[in-house]
Amino acid sequence: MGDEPAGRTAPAGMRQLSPVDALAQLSFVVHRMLEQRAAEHDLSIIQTRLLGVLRDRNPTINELGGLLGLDKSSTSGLVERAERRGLVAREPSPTDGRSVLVSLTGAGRSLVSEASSQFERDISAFLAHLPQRDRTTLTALVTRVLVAHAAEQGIELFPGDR
Amino acid sequence: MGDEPAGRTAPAGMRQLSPVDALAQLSFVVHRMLEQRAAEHDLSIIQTRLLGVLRDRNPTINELGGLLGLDKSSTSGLVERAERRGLVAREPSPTDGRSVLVSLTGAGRSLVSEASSQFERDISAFLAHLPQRDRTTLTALVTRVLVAHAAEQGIELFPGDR
DNA sequence: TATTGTTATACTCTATAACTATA
DNA sequence: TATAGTTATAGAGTATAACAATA
Repeated sequence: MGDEPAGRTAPAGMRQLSPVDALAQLSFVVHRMLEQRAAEHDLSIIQTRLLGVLRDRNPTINELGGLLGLDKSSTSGLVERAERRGLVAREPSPTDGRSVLVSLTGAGRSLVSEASSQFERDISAFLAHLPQRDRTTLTALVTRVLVAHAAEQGIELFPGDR
Repeated sequence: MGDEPAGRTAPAGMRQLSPVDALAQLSFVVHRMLEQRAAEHDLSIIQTRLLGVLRDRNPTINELGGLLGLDKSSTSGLVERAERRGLVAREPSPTDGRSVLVSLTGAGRSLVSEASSQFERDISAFLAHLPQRDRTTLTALVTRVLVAHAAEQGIELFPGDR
């Protein structure tokens, strides 16, 4: 994971990261931004993802586990801790007596909205280091590689497409 | 965090992610690759980072905590669990009777080498979705934004520069 | 006195297994 | 019987605070 000679698009004298290092570093930087913003609201990454997922859904514990990639027991505990903080609510499913529906409370919705808008500002500020033209190019290239990767994995990158 | 109209660099008909979504998604994908490769070797992300940091250093517990962003007590426990698995070794510092030097064992070095070369192959395969020319452009743009961000934070992106 | 590291304690997060209630 | 959810248990990972040993 070392350095490499300067490439076409870099200003004279600037060193280049290897493609692997560039993506790995970028991933860490973005992940750390999210982590720090979440921490300011006393949220972990997984709690933030929980609230995020609930913004446009009222899933059962089981569905939530699927969305977050967690076992049902882990999901149960996660929801329990969020409920104790007043961020989410549980209610029995009207159609299946075994199921529980999870939803955001007003407090949970406020918290996730604030955290995510701050995170968006962080990313915008980070990208503001590039001129508009390069930013557009970067976004387009990243979109292309993500679309190709999602297609390979059989995942819908743009929900709502048929 | 929605979609946006297609941009300059996208093929006709392809939808665009917003810049924020593009970076966030990219970060998740890369992070998940690292997590899964690490898990195949029964390593967590933090254990993997520990081994990675030790590849070219024999730091004290304190220095290690600084490098990993952990409290000394957390670092002590992390090293203890890695030592129990035979991946790292502790030895008293010859120059300071209070300090402990941490180093990779042969087993630890093998493990981190294998995991990181697999991770590098994952990233390469991921980037292979783009033609060489675009890959170079992407890497250069990411390097530029990381360099600018690191400079702003007062961090050395290229260790060894003076 | 200050610093280094460990330990005690507490909490989050995770999984497996056993259990209850419902289908 | 099968499924949904909770609970008991175990372990990693984290921090704060108290401690021992060394500087």
